Amino acid sequence: MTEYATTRIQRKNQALIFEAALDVFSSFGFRGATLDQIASTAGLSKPNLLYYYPSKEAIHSAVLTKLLHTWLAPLREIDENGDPIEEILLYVINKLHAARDLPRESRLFANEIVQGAPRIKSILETDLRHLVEDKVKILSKWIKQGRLAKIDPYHLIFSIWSLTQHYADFDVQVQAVTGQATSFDEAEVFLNHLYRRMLTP
Amino acid sequence: MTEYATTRIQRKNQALIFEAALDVFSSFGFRGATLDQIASTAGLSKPNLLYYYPSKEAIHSAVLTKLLHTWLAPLREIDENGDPIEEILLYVINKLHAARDLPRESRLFANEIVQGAPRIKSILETDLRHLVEDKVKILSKWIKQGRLAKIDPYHLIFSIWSLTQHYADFDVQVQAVTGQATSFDEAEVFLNHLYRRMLTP
DNA sequence: AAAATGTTTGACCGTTTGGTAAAATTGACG
DNA sequence: CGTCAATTTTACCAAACGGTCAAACATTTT
Repeated sequence: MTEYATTRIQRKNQALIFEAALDVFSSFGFRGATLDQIASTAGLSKPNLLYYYPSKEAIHSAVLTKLLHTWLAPLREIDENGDPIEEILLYVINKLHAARDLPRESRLFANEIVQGAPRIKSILETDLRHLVEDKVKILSKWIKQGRLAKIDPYHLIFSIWSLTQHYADFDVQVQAVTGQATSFDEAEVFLNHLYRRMLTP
Repeated sequence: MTEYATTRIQRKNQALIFEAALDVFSSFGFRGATLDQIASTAGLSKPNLLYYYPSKEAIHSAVLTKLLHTWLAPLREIDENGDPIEEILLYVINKLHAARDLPRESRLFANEIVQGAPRIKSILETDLRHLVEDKVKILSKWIKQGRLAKIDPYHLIFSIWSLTQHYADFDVQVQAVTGQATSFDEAEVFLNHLYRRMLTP
């Protein structure tokens, strides 16, 4: 494996490993996942896995950092020049669809954060914090302009994370209680009602 | 250790083990926790731990089942004869205070559920489901009577779990983003606004 | 105080786990 | 085809893990 070139085989296997690692880490958390599990999910042998990544930590870290960007994309899209309530609702719906379509990603972060985020705390304190600060400024401006109800913008963002990711992270519980597959359509109607009511000045 | 009697020493050590197990399991999840960790947190040796409980599974199960009752208590208190919005808000605030005062319990369940609830799924599908069904009936009645906005009662309950437990389960993230210790007072103001707005018919 | 019961410990065991070394195999390319 | 680099496998290791056992120690009971 030379320093810069990536061969056809490397690309194929790195993609296999990435998928497998996402599967296993999101299901069992870092400590609950084993290299053997990831290897067999990827259809590789364990030493072959470690030919591509130096350690379990390295695989986890690679998956986590690569997905963080995707995961935060919807928040970035909140547009200062749009209509406040519609912008926020678009974000809510985007996040809800992400919970529906990317539940592994959601659970990957949930597992990490619920255990104190030992491996991404520093990113949360810098990148995520700055991004949120940016958006909080926009929200605060909208509130000051009287275009949004007077609420705490930080808690508004937390509420969106919490309400949407709940449907991915605690899906088993939702299904156990309702006795049915989670209805994201119902959830969408509910969240639409909730945020329109809450945010209207 | 005879079948029925519990000695002074047994009571003391079982309490120590319970506290230690709650600490360790809630921090690291089932697989992330080790018997050595629990033993040393409890100030006992590992074989001594296993003198009181036959296995790691048994300790985890004991803690989980003992706390489930406590954890669901606030939901039971929703009273058919009270004022709808005040009853729901009381539940919200009780749950928020539980997240503040019992974060270990919250994270214990979060860890379990995010990984598919392998050890309590059956309880969720029976006990929890029945309890929720009961309360959903009350909520539905209130809605039919026009005393509550027309919302999906299941999703209302999910939203309360999600919004309150978020402050315990994802506390590191909240602190990383705000740069401060989590303010449960701010959260209370926020949730109060949210639910009054949303629930008013 | 002796006997019986309850509690604790140190030494140990088999398995699983993350990771390594070196040989064997495969693929790229002139 | 032959050569060199890239890839894969086999066999292995040390540490960590859940758990056992019998002996030692403490406590209660008679």
